[in-house]
Amino acid sequence: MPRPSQKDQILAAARRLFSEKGYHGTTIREIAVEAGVLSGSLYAHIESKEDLLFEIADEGAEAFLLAARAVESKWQHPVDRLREGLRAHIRVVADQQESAKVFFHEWRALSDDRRKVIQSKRDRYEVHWRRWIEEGMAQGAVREADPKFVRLCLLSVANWVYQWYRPGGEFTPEDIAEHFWTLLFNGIGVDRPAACELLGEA
Amino acid sequence: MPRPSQKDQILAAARRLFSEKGYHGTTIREIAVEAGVLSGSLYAHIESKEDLLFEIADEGAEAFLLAARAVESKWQHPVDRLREGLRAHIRVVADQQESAKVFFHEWRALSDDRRKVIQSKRDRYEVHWRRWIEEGMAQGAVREADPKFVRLCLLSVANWVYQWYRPGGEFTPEDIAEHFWTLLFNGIGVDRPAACELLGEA
DNA sequence: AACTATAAAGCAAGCGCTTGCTTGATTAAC
DNA sequence: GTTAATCAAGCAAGCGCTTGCTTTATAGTT
Repeated sequence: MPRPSQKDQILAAARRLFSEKGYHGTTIREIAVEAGVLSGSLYAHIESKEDLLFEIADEGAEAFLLAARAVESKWQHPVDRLREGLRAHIRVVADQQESAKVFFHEWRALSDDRRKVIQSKRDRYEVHWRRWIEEGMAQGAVREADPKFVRLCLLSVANWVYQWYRPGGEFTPEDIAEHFWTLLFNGIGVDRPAACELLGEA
Repeated sequence: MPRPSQKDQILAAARRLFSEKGYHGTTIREIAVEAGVLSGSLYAHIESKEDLLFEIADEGAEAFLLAARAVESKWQHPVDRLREGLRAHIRVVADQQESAKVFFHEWRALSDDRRKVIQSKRDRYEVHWRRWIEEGMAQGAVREADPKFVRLCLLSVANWVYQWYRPGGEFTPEDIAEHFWTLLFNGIGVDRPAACELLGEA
């Protein structure tokens, strides 16, 4: 295996620093130190600081899109797609936490053109979810409700993972996905109305 | 009603700009323009740029704490507290979107001491939710599950509202809270097992 | 194996500009 | 007549990025 190219090391440094301190809070000189070169030398590999931001935000966008396509081709039933979509989403957030963080937060710092590129990938990702949810409702497997709120329920929970997840902690991404799916699909309320309990006992 | 003091106008300018472009992405000169003075004149009212950040992040923290205390004193049953807590939380995020955004995002830019102040208020807020959830479980009204994930479910959904809510849009904060509560409490899955449907028809 | 040609990569220095903040004089309010 | 607020001007430091030059790695020729 070839050792990582210098460009990769610079990207890794920027990824870490942007995700930790934000784009505007990170200087070219800090990235250079973390990559082990002088700041001027960065420009043999990149064109601008914003280039780095775009590349990292795009990594995030692509990771989510890739995950959605994989789920869609592997599973057919809408409920399977929602469950596995949630799992895949959480896996991206947890395993590519830095890129995901930059994707969620720092795209505002991009120039208009590049922001549009990221925005359009975000939109395409949402379309997958909208489709899964509407198919689930059509089949009677998902509660009849405003699909927008169903989507927001699932994605809010999955997105927020980047705020608290720490690698090597108590829970793996799989654990997290399972816990959330159980709660989101069945609700945080008690299992079933009292009448149903009676039925079970009868 | 007295017109807003100059300090208030400076705070309002900083609140808007910090929430839109981030702390590091906002300059003292921009705040001054928005407040209608020259940048030097700001320093008759503030001690430093970071003072502004702290004050705004603290507004957010206090708004959430205040809301939780109000819910706790007005409602006794855990499920009521959870439902009304969700509603109150979403109201804060929507009505004080700028402070909430700064509270969620920009506290990283604070000095250690001040970050700890904000962090401890965040912790105190979480204690309310943890208590409500555990009481709900003890009473058999909330599904037996890891309380941490129940809390994260509710708060993730409510927090993420700041990412998409636009004042004057299709939904009021009350609408949003109601939609989410229905979905979170009952689940996004179909209403009930088939056996219960039969019972209903009997 | 030794020498040279070429290009990639790194360095020290510093460019023009912006940053947060300070200063000393001036104005306005009571 | 005192005090607080505002101004124009500017400070030191740091910003993203460029420059001119040197080092290092690779390839081809002998």
